[in-house]
Amino acid sequence: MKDITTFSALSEPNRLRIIELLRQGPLTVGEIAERLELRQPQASKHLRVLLEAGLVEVEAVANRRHYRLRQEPFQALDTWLESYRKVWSERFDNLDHYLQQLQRDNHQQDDVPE
Amino acid sequence: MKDITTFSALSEPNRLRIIELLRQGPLTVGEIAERLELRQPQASKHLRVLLEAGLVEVEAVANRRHYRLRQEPFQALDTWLESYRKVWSERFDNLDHYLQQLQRDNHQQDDVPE
DNA sequence: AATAAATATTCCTTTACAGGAATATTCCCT
DNA sequence: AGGGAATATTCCTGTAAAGGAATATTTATT
Repeated sequence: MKDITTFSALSEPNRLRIIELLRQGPLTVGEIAERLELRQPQASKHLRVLLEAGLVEVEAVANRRHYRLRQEPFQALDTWLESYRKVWSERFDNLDHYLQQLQRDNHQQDDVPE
Repeated sequence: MKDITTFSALSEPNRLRIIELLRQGPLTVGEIAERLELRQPQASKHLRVLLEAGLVEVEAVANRRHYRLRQEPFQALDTWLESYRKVWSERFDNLDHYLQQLQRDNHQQDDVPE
């Protein structure tokens, strides 16, 4: 099995869309494919990657498979971010802060994760 | 300019290492290359990607270039995670919760983002 | 001005991976 | 048992991207 990280799984646009869709609740492969306008095989393939990354889990119900988000990787991400929050708060009253602020103002590449 | 997302930038192992290294403070290209045992060109290339992703910023000091973390993308990630925290809390007292718990126990792929 | 140090860029090769189309698999239904 | 629906898998192809080696660029130094 390959080495799929949370980041690499979420780096694919359609997979990110799947994750955001599943935020509203569990869905079937067909439903996911339909709502995101993906072909069924691609939906299955992306879900496989998300599954191996541990981002989702499956529940087999007869013919269908219900995919839902798993909580753990998001918590892990949150924990990881924690260490960065500390960084900023520690540096806040640093001497560099003023310079950092100036520097930051010349940078207008404000992109969101999605 | 291409479409580099926070996730795609962090999906590359060495880039993630760079980010975690910079958590301790600004560093020079040479210092980064040395500490992570990367060749200088690769370090430069990765830093370019991180720069375009808006994850880092540069300060030119004579011959050297000091790279440091930018705060914004991490805040954005945090905001994004916020919506997922809500999901879990909303579903906590749901009827599905018990089943979800059972299901989750059969899943032991606990991997952290890094 | 010439040289050296630090960094960026280019070119090349290899590999990973996404999408398309077709096919296999699994499970229900009658 | 046979057919059909839902899903997974395979094969193929094109493309993006990472690493290596070499080279260009910028700035300091003497």
